[in-house]
Amino acid sequence: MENIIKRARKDKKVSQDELAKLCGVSRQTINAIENNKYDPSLVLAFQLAKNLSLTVDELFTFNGGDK
Amino acid sequence: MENIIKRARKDKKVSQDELAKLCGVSRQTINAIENNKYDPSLVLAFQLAKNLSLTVDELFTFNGGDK
DNA sequence: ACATCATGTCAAATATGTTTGACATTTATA
DNA sequence: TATAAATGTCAAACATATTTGACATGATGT
Repeated sequence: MENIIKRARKDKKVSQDELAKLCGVSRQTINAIENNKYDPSLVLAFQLAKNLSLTVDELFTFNGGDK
Repeated sequence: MENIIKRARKDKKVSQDELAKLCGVSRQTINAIENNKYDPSLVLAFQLAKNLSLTVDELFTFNGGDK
């Protein structure tokens, strides 16, 4: 699973901390997801998409396989 | 978080068990998600969408709030 | 009535996602 | 160069998702 959160976030000129607050999660969570430590929950994926003005399908790309 | 899995699955005429196998999860997982016991992981959401010929954004609707 | 398939549900175990607090490093900017 | 802001990372605790095995119910067809 890939995501373009870092790019979309920088386009919007918000910090990880600001995006975290907008999504109601911790800064570490945003950081971990941007650096592919793990995938967000579905709810968080929707909140990220919403706060970055994108759809979930635009923000994430699922590479058929398993990860 | 709402989903139209049950409807989309019936349109495709597949059982919970068949959909579960297509997605690589257990039948109970499909059943629980259809009945809103919990939300799927992001990966599973993408697999469900793929196997039901829909996008994640079509299959799930996020109601702003938290759930 | 019987057999079969599909669905709903439970509990316990395991896996994955998230939080908090802390500290190091890098990147700005005064 | 010094200081603050932003990012990367770790460990331990906690929350949520998923599995397995089991059993009950509902629907279908024979």
